[in-house]
Amino acid sequence: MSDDADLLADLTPDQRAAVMHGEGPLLILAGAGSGKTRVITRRVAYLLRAGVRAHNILAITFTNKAAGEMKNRVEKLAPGNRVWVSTFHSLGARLLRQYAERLGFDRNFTIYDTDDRNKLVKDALEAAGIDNVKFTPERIAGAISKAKNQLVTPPQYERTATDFFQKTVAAVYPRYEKRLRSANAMDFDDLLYLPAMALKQNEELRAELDSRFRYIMIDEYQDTNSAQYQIVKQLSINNPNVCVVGDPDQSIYKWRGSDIKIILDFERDFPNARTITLAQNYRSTKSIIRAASVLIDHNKQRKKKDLVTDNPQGEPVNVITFDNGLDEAEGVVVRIKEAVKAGTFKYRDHAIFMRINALTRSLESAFVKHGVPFQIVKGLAFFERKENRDVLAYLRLLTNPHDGVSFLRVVNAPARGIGKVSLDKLQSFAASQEIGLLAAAGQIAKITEIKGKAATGLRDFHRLMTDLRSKMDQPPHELVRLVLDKSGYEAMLRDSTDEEDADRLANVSELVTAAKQFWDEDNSRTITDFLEQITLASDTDGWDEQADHVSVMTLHASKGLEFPAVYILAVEQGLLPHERSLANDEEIEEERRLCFVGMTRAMKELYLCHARMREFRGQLNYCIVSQFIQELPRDVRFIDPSMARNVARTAADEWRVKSSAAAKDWADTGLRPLIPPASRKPNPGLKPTIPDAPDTGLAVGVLVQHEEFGIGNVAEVSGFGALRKVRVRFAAHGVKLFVGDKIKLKVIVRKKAEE
DNA sequence: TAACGACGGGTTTTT
DNA sequence: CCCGTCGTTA
Repeated sequence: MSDDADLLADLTPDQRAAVMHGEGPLLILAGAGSGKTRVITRRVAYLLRAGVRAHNILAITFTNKAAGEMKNRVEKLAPGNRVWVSTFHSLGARLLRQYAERLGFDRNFTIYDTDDRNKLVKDALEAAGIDNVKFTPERIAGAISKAKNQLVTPPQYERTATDFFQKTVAAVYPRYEKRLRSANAMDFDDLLYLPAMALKQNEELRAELDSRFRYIMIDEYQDTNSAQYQIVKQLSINNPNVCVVGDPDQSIYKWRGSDIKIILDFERDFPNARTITLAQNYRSTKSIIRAASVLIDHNKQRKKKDLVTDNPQGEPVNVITFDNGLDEAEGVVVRIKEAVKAGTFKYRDHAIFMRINALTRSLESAFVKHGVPFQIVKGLAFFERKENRDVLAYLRLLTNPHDGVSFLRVVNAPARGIGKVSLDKLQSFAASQEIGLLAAAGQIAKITEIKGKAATGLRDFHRLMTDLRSKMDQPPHELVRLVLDKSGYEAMLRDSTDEEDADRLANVSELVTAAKQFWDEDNSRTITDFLEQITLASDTDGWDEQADHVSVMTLHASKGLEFPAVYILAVEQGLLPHERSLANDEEIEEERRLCFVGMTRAMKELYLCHARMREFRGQLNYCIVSQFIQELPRDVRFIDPSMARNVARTAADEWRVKSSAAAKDWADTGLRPLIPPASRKPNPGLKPTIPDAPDTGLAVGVLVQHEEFGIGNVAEVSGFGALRKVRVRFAAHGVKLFVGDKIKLKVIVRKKAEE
């Protein structure tokens, strides 16, 4: 045991118990900042040193980046051991490829992202002649995704579908699946759904993998969904050595199908489970822990849990009020710059979080203006660019000739004289022959309806792809080069007079570099691996934590990270909590957890910012401070850098007073005294005009129509703008509550003119 | 078939 | 405000 001293010496008794736990299920309830990553890593190393073969250990992390880090740490603690560490999705992809023959799949399948998926649903919708319905492909795709995450098959879905929307989905779901299979493609959900189904239905395979993965470790278990849970469960029947780590207070992916009940039910699901709670926080100051704890305690659906720390008290948590969104961006950047100048922190010690990506724009210009280095953590953005997606589509079509979505994307890029009409004809030919689009293009001579330029174009395209396919043994970056060159895509960009095309050219060249780097890291990796990594990459995967810059990201992306100083922007009602969650208590609680996650990333300093006005969608809106700020303990420090020039404040207060009772509640924030409107001087220089409540025609007794729920009777109306609440009684769906100013209710019978 | 203009519509969070 | 989609025209 003494040679394990380095693994155990610096751990607390609870952590040590978790690391040394032998066989049997183990639940680690790990509060924020309680060192859970360290515990998992040490546990893996401990098992290895105890003689467990690396081959028998599986560790699941939430992002690929986290997986890579864990691999490195394990390698340091127990050199020479190659433990399988990956995300659920990567695991699924790997299993599906590895067991492709046994499961009846082609191992070269393409992984479709959300965009591709939506296109395919749209196709299926049109082919089925259901395109006259007003449900968007996105919405239907979302419903299918949800079904798959709960392991609901198309027939099962059809059996339980009741309303019109569900019946529509039930009609599309099997057709969509058929299209996916014939394109030899998997969507994100398939990577969980198919392995889960295979494990349930194929006992031989299940037993084989169960004994192979004798020890399983899962991080962020509070955010697993049913499909993921089934995978874990099936792999832990003969060898129930499953160790899950999570924190119910940090569950923030319910909207994506994750189910907090899975972690809460762990002890019941896995008999004889041991539970270890890690409540000691090693990350943050007492002030930060207190503020976060008081906030999260407002959640009703919660097992009370105290987070404690021996760290110093630290500075109070700050709430900063800005005049507007631009001031906020500017103010935060300047503060960071000053902290660096004063030597308190480096740039890389700072992070800025926000609820929605759209808020990064104003920050970007503030950073540039003040010469402050920053990185917006959104790794996918580069590969999401049109030009890069085009080039990647060529590569996907090369690895998988059945991939129809990719075919349609590139067949006429650059232009080859192939228009929609010809493609429609090609598609019906392909369907009648039950072959892929590329194969159909190869038989262009047989399709008499297509002639002239289009026929030549398709023939050329097919030749191009055949030619490129013969070069598939080249390393990934060479193949990208060849695609750029032979397809004429690069030439098209080079010869263009459009300035933007110069950028695009640079981007596709950058793609070659990315492929080269990928191959240099490990030159056994193929183009398929490259494409898979890109599709399954998470936002944080591209984040460079070494470089000295301020990190900017969404609250969701901040999970699992920590920074000495954290700023959370736009802590305003409607943004955090987001307006889409306002109608539902459960969703508000998830928003509160999201806020909690953001706050607990901070080690030393925490700033919650909000503005009085914010430009959104080209329009200036007044904002109301978030209820979460109201819920903080009273010893937080309020900062108002704009007290001197009160233009916005006056206008905002006036607006609040003028608007409804609900808004007035929010106006009385206690952050500063409200000046009675009468005692104020008129302010002629004021830019934004104070809006009157728009007449929506919504009033008690009015008949309205909703696209999903049908016709209903308005029972109650209150509030204004984003805070408006409308309660409607529907004939078929009972009473529904709508919140916000984007309610999809059409007034069909107005109230009789006022007498 | 391609290029151009008008239009409407939509923006939470992500593997 | 920006995007993509749709419809018209050359």
